[in-house]
Amino acid sequence: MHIEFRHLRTIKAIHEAGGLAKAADQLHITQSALSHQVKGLEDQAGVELFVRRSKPLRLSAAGLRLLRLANQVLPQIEATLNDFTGLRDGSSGRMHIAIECHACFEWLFPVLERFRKNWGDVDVDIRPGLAFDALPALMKEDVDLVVSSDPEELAGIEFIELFDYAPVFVASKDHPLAKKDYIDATDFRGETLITYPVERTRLDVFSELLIPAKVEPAVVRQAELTAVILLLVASNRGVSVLPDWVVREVIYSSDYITRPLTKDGITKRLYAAIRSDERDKPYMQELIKLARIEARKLQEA
Amino acid sequence: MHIEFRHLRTIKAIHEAGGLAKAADQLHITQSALSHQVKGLEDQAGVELFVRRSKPLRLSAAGLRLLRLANQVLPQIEATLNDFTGLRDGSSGRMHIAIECHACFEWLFPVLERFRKNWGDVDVDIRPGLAFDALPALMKEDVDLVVSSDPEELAGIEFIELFDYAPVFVASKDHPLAKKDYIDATDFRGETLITYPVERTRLDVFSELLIPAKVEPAVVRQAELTAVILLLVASNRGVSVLPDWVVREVIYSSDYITRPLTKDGITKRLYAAIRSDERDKPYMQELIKLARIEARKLQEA
DNA sequence: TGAAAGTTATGAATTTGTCTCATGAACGTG
DNA sequence: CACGTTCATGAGACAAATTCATAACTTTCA
Repeated sequence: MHIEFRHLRTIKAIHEAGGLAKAADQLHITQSALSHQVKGLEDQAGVELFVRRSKPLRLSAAGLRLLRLANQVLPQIEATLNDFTGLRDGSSGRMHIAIECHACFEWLFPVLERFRKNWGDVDVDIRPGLAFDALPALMKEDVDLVVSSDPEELAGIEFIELFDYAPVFVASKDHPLAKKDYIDATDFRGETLITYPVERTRLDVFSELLIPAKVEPAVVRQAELTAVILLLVASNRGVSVLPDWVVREVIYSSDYITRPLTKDGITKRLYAAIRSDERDKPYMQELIKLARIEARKLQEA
Repeated sequence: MHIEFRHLRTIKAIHEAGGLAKAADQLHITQSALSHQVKGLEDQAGVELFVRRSKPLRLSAAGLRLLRLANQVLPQIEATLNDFTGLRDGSSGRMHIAIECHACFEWLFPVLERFRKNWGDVDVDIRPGLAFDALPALMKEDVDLVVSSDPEELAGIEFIELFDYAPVFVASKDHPLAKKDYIDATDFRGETLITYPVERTRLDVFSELLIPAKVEPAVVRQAELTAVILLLVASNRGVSVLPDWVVREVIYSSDYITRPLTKDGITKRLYAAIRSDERDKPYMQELIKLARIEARKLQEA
C-alpha cells in the first residue's frame, strides 16, 4: 500500500474532529473504515501515528508530521482543481497562434496586447516558425489559431472570417509607375519586386496577379521585415505589394505612392482557422472580435 | 474517484518517459493500466490531460498544471517519509520532560542545551505544569521522561538512576546555626524555613527529616525561584534546604554557610523515569548520559 | 499508398484493496 | 461496577485498479 491523499484527508479530519467516530461522520464513511485506514498507514510507514493510551486519541510526533504534510498538500490540490475548472469553463487556456501571412504581425501584436489585459490566465504566444505546416499543426493542437487567407475544407477545422483587405502596390514617389492610376501585371516586367521570404504561391502579388498573367519581374528581392521593405521602396531600390493595413500607415508620407492592383483593385479575405471544438470558448471569440476591431482601426487610419 | 498520489506519479512518469508504454515499464504496471488511469483522471477532472492527435502523447495545458502539482507534492511526501525513518530509527523524536523536583532546572537546562546540539531533530520541551501527575502523564505519553526521586513499580515504566545528591542546609553566615557542624531536625524548631511551593511530602527536608522527627518550623515560607530562595537566605530572612548541586554554586560565597543534615548527612538518588519501550532509543540514552555528566560537573565544582 | 511497426484505447475478467457490518475490547465516568 | 463512549478487529460485500487480449490509430518507410 502507498500513502495516498485519502490518508491525508483522514488524518486531518481525525485531528480536527478529535476522534475516529466524529471524523467518520464528517467523511461520510464508517468509523471502522478509518480505523483500518489508520492501521494500514501505520503499517506502511512503520510508525505510530496516534497515541492510543489516552482516550481522546492524540496525534503522535509522526502523526503531527503527517498532519503538516496534509496541511501543505491538500490546499495545493485544491488550487490545481480550481485551475481545472478555469480550464473547463474557458476562463483560462492556451492561445498559440501561427501566422501564414508575414505582414500580420502589424495588426496581431496590438490585438494580443489588448487581449492579454482581460485574459491574463490564457497562455498567449505567436509561433512564426511553422508558416508551412500551420494547418496540420492546428489539427495536432500544436497551435490553437492560424491566420490564413486560404480557407480549406478540413474535418474539425473551421475558418472564421476576420476582415477583407487589399494588396496594394507601393513605390517611391519618384518611381515612373507613380504616374499610373492603377497597376497591372505587365507593369512589373522589368521592375525589382521586394517580397517577404516565402514561397511565391503564398504571396498575393504572385498568386493573384503575376502567376495568372505569367509575368516575371526583372528581380525578386526578399526582406524579412516590413520596415525594411518600406525602407528599400522609399529609396527606390524596388517596388512592393503589401496589405492595405500596412501601407495605410505610410499613405500620407510624401516618400511613397500607393496604387491599386488592376483597375478594379484586388480584395482578399483573412480568416482565423481554429478547431471547431474551441469555437465557443469565450477567449477565442474575444480574440476574433479584437482582431476585427483592430483591423478596422488600421484601415480607417 | 478521487485524485490520488498514484495519479501524480503516473503523470510524471508518462511525461518523463514520453509515452504510456515506457512509463508503464518504469512503474512496473501495464500500459493498459496507465491508459485507464489517465482516462479516469480526465473524467474526474473534466479536462483533457494529454494531446492525443499527435503521436508522442504530449501534455495539454491541464496536464502541465497537474505535472506542476506532482513536482510540488511528490518531494514533500518523500520528505515526510524520510522523517518517518528518522522517527523509526530514533534519530528524531520527542523529549518532553516533566520534573517533579523544582531545583532540577539548575542542571537540566545546561543538559538540554548540550542535547539540542546533537539532536536537533528531537523536539525538546520541559513541562513544569504537571509536577503531580507526572507519572500518569508519562504512561499516557503526554511526556517522555520524568525526573523523580521516588521510584515506583509501574508496568511499562522504568526508573533509571541518574546520580546521588545530598539535601544540604543553607543559612546566612550570620545565622546562629552557623556555629554547628551539622544540622538536626530539632534545629529547625523556631526557624523560618524557605521552600519551593510544593506539598511537603515532596520536599526532602520534610520527608527525610522533619516529618519523621515530628518537628514543625516556626514559619514555612515559599518561593518559586532558587535565586530568590538564596536571596532570602542571604539576607537572613530564613534558612533553607537545597540539593548540593545548587548550593555548590554558592559554597564559596562568604554570604552563606552550608551544613550537612544529620551527623552522617542524608543522601538521595535521582531517577529518570521513562517508558520501557523507549529505553533503547539513542537520544534517550544520550540525554541520560549528559545528565550524569552535568551532575558530576556541578557537584565537583 | 499501402504494409509494417509502434503506440494508445477498450472491454471483460481478475485481482487487489477498501468499506461495511457485527462485535469485541479498552477506557473513562457517574 | 455498570454504563456509555471510543477504538480495534475479522469476515464478507463491494468497489476499484490492474491485467489480458485485442482493436484502433499514427507514423514510418518502401
